[in-house]
Amino acid sequence: MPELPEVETVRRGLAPVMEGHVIAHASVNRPDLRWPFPPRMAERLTGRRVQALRRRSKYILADLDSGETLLIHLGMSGRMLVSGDPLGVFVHDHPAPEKHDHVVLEMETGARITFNDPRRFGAMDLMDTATAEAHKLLAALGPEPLGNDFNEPHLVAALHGRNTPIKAALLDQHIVAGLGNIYVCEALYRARIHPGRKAGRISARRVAALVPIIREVLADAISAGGSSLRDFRQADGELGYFQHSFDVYGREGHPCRTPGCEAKIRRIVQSGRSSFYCPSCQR
DNA sequence: ACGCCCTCCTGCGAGC
DNA sequence: TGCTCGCAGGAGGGCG
Repeated sequence: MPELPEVETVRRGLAPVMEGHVIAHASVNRPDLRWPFPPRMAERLTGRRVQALRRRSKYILADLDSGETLLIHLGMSGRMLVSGDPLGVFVHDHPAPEKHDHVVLEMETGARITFNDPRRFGAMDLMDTATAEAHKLLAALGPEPLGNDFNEPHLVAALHGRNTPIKAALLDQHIVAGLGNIYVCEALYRARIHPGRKAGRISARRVAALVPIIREVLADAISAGGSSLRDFRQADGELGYFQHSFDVYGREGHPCRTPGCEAKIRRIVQSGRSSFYCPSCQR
């Protein structure tokens, strides 16, 4: 579920309780999520110090002092709950275990990190840190949308000749890594591009304009996530989702927010996913 | 290589 | 109140 901004928000929420700290005990409550967990995962995590918490696309990567890296993917419904942290970042008591609490990390500090994922589309894996980029799930990913490798020439070249709708092209993680259904809808609205338009038939000028728009949409969402992190500290410590107001996503039938536009937001289904757009602003 | 479709799984809200 | 239905933010895999 969570797209890049939510995953980055989760990473930032986990960093103070994980980075530099030792996992005193790991509990793994089932053999798999989307895929089987790696062999002896609990043993390979227990006693390890987390040296750094990174993000690649929608994946969180925890580098351990054993030379291994823990990959965490939240899938559609994965959440992290941080509780009992004596550092005072999160001040919540440990909650009672809930259904779908699949992996629990008890930190030496007393903090507890619980991975809860009802739909089990999430994943965890362990790999050698030195060759992490070669991991099956990471190797083919396109550039980070907030990084320097995501630029106008790259996007123009990646979309050139593509017969697929721009909506599907931007969801393709080989082209740009980290966008999901919500932020593609939002970016196309800001760029005034109809989601059904063929990717290869958009002028280079309009494609180039998409690059800074995608960056802005994500950056705005990350700052909104940052404010919601502060709310988590006062609320319940749950990481993974945050309240954010969207211009088109989930607003079918509501008025377009473009000043002077009288149209209502529409929903269509493209390759099985909902697309929201303004029929007047987006062409 | 590309484009399209299906699939995994549970939960929730709308509508009857 | 209780059902059934449709839908959900991801992404790998198989097909033509």
